[in-house]
Parts: sequence; C-alpha cells; structure tokens
Amino acid sequence: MVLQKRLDYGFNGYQVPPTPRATRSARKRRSFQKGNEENQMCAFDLLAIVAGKLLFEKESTPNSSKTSTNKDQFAAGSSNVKIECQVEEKLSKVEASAQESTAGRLFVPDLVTQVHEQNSSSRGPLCNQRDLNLGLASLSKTCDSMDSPGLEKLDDKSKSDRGTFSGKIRKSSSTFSGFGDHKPDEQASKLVKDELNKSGKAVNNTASDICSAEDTVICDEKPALVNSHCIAKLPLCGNNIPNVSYPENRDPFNVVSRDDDENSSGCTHPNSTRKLFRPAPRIGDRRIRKIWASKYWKVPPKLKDVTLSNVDDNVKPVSCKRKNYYKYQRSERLYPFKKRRHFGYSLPSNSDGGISGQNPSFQPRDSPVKLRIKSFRVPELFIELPESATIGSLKRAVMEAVTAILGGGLRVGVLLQGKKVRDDDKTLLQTGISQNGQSDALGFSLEPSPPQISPSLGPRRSPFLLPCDTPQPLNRYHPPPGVIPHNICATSPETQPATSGNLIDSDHDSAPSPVEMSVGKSSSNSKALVAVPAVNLESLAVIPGNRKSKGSEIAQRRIRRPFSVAEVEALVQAVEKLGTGRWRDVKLRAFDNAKHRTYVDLKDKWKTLVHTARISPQQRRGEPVPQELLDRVLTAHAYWSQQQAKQQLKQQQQDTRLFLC
DNA sequence: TTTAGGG
DNA sequence: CCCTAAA
Repeated sequence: MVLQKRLDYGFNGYQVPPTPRATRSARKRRSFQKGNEENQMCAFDLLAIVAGKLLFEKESTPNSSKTSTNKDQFAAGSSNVKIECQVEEKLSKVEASAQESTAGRLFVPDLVTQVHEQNSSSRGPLCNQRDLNLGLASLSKTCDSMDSPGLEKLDDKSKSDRGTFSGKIRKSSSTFSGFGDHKPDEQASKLVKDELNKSGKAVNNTASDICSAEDTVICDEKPALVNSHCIAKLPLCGNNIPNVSYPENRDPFNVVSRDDDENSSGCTHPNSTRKLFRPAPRIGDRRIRKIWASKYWKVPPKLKDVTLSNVDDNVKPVSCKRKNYYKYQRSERLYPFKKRRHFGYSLPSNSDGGISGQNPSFQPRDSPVKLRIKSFRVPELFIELPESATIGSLKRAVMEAVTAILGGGLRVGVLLQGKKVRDDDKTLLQTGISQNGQSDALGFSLEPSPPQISPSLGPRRSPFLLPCDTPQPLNRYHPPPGVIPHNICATSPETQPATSGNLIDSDHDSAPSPVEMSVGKSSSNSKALVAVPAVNLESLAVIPGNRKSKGSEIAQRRIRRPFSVAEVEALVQAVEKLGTGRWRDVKLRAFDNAKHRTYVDLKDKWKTLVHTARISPQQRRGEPVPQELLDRVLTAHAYWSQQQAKQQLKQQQQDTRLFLC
C-alpha cells in the first residue's frame, strides 16, 4: 500500500521493499522523539549574557562618580589592570587600547553607539575593524573580570528568588531597557538596584516593561528605538545574568529568550504570547532555528519565546508529550503571515546593525560612515543541569561558559553580503560599505581568535574520517552513569539507526572550535556545562544590519552551513542504502541529530553533490570533497536512478494491465 | 508533511 | 538555501 502510494507519487524505488511505514502520525511521533527537540541554549541567551555583562561595565564605568561604587564589584579602575594583564596574553591587539580607550569599555550593544558617536562627533574616518577589535577585546576582558564576585552574590539572591518562570520573565523584562537614556523608572530602578547591589545605575524599564506584561499588549507600533538595545540590556536583569531561568518544578525548564525579534519590536506578539507559557516543554529545531534566524537577521517579532525543556538536546525525549512536538514544526505558519519575510519593518530606525547610511550623493570621499552594532551573537552553549540545581548554579554555569569563551580571545570579522571581508586594508569605500545600498548587508562576527584550542576538533577533520569513526563525544558533558538527570529519556531503540555510526550529530559536527569547559566546581549541583560553539564560520555571527531597508520584505535566510566531509560521507552512505527519494528517512538515519539539516537540505546537498561530482575538480569550490566520495555519489545516483526507472516501468505495466482487465 | 525541482 | 507545486 505504501509502496503503491509512493510509486504513484513518483518516488524512487527501493532496493529493499520498505517495510510498511507506520502511520503518518506514528512516524511523526517517532521522528520527533528522535531528537528534533532543541534543548540547547539559544545563542541569543548567550548574547544576552555577554551583553548584560558588558552593559554592566558600560553602565558602571563611564560615570566617574559611580565608578567608585562599582569598582570592587566589577573590577573597574585599577582592578582593570589586573584583568587586562590576564588577558593580555590572549588578546594580542588589546594592550594598546587598554584603559584610556573608551572603546575598551564598550559593551557590545553600545559599541555601536560609541562608534556611532565617535564618528559623528569627530567626523573622522569611520572606525575601522581594528577599532572594533579593541572594543571587543576589552569586552572580553571585561567579562573575564566580572566573573565570580558578582555571581556569588547573584547566587545567593537567586536561591531565594526562584519564582515562577513567568514571574522571572516578567521580572527580567522589567529591567529591560530601552534604547537611549530613558528616565529610570523609580520602581524598576529600585528593583534592579536590589539585585544589582552596587552596580550603580539602574536599568530603566520603559516600553519593555509594558511589553513584557501580559499577552494583550501589543506594541508593534514602535519597534524603532526601544528595540535596539533591549536585548542587550535585558540580560542584565540586575545580575549580569542571562535571562535564563531554572524553575524548580518538574517541568523542564524553559529558557526564555527574548531575542531580537521580540525585543526589537519591544513587544509581545499577540499570537505568540499564548505560546509563551504554554505547557509544551519542548521546541523543535525548526522553531529554534527560525528564531535564531530571525535574530540573526533582525526580523520583526515573531516568536515570543524559546522554550527549552531539557538542556540536553541530545536526549530524545521519548516520554514527553508528543503532541506538542508537532506543533512547533510549522509554527511559523501560525503566524499571521505565511512567510517570515513578510514581517519586515518599515521603520528604518529599527535597524539594529549595519550602516545607517549617508547619502552617497553628497559624500563622495571621506565622509563618515555610521555603524551601529546592536548585538553580537555568542556561540551556542549547552548546559546540562540536574533538576535540583539551583538558579545560582545555573547562572554560574552559564557565566562560566560565556566567560570561558570570551576569555579565549575574540576577533572581529566583517561580513558584507554574507561574505567575509578579509582584507583589512580595504577602505569602507572600496568595500562598498559606505554606500547606502550596502547598509543592510553588513555584518560583524565575533570569532575565536587564533586557533588555540583542540585543533583536532576543528572543522578540518580528516577528510576521510567517517562519522562513525568519530565517536568523539559531544562537547557536552555527560553525567556519570548512575546520575541520570530526569531530563534524559531513554532513547527508543527503534530510533537507533542500524548503523548508528552514521549519525551525524550536529553538535560535534558543527562545532569546530570547541570551547569546552566544565562547570560545577563552584557548585556541586551543576552537573555539567559545556559550551559548544555552534557552527564553523558563522559561529559567532553577528546580527547583521537588519535587512529591512527594502520595504517590508525581509529575507529570512538561514545561516549557511556548509556540509563537512563527514556529513557528506554520512549522506552518501545513507543514500547508498536508502536511495534517493527518501530524504526523510535519510535524515532520520544519518542526520537525526543534526538539527540544522532538514531533509530538504539533504536532498539539496545530494543534488549539489551529484553536480559537483560531474564537474571538473577545478570548478569545484568550498571544502573539497574526497573524490572517493564523489565517485560513490555518482555510482549511487546512477544506481538509484535506474531503480527508479525500473519501478516506474513496472508501475506502468501494472497500470496497463489493470486497465486492460 | 514530504518529495521533487526550479530559482 | 529558498520556494512551492504536488501528492
């Protein structure tokens, strides 16, 4: 029956008649169980973390009068020296920028502003990449420095502060700050102060406050100013802690991420609000991916939340309510508009990145270019904690992870039209950055500075390394046997591919620069935490200027993630076995854990592989695929094409026969 | 929701 | 990668 249907659909034949498929729903369930859920911490959260930290720095230092207050806590002033020394080794370019440089203390979101100001006031040449480098470098320093002291306090606080999740969210939101200097709200200030202790300036709560309120609030109208820095400051939440909450109850904890989407609009989308606290504990990859994407591209508000249940995305939550899993998949369709791109902003002021252009017409030469970088993305982190972990330990865990990453040193990458601009000597003009049209094509990325970490895990693994040969554990910490976090569900045997080795796990596969660190030394509660930078190149991709300039049509393109050789290998192997035309199965078989690879992606990749195999090696681009693999691609492709043809023939004959009878 | 294909 | 017709 199934086969029949497939044939009707023109699918390809099978080498081995497929066992009757489970019902569609059953399959769905299976597939969802299998790990589509995304339990990882949203990159945004990290961003928030970083931003939050930086914000602290920013808030506390510029004001001399307040600096003293903050000094001890955030290592301002002299303590800075110390910190810098520590970092010195890691950040080669930083020394010079040291103290006097304002840039040295920028926190990401404001980096933008600073740059901006600098430009407008001095009329000097636009700060170049190096300037940014300084800022970022110091940024990392800052983060390094603020580590423990603040956290300890936070921890204490948090222990008595484990409210409901929603409560937390709301609370966090209240510290949400708008762009610019709004008058601090008395209450908010107070609240924040309490938490911040001596952090100095309280964060204001303005529109954000409102927006975070309850579902009914809609504030699409003015996404403009409020949005831009909300994200950045939100995390501040008084504790330079990410807006990550860890509810006490048995529910998987949710990590609410008010990413740019939401924040940028500074509001809660009516539709999404409902979902905000919905019971559904998990989210699928698509949803997350979409969220990320939207963040990445700075798209209008869409999703109100990122709900992460388990912190372990590797785990297949079999026992969890399945229904909910399905919902996410096409959640985007629940939105008022079918395509995300339809959510474009019309307000130019909303741009959170890129260049706020100048009119090319009257600035032929060295005219200033204004840049505003709203936020940077931080690599993906995976955190795994036991239910019994305290908020405090969670905070520490996250902070440690972030700190470790930042401590590793960063450098800035400039992306134009999605491509990296490597030539540091090019001028903005030459690059085209100074042109209006490019304003929405400029992006920055934070990248780990020079290789210093386990190169073995780098993206360039042995070309012939089969996935199955790389059982390298995820950079995730796995709890010792016996200590099984509640969130770890047994993996259904059926979900295990025959050749489990084929499984490509996005995690280690796409984590080239494994910044690995363990947590928990500070807290026995934290089972583990390991940071796993998301992707290769774009790992720390920055939110490029939101591309909204072109009307309200915003292109929501996913980040490009080139297939690694290992992935190709797995794909080839799966296709050899399953044939073409069964991409879903291929996905489940070999890429079940690669959350960012959809079956469509796999199909597309196969398509390009076939193409690649057919062209001359000289014409190929990107990471070279071993010829051996390409040969297999052609072979398999030929074979399955033939099979398909045969099947079709048979089918035709059958039809004819039936017809005659 | 999946496939298949064009863009 | 995206988009979308078809099934």
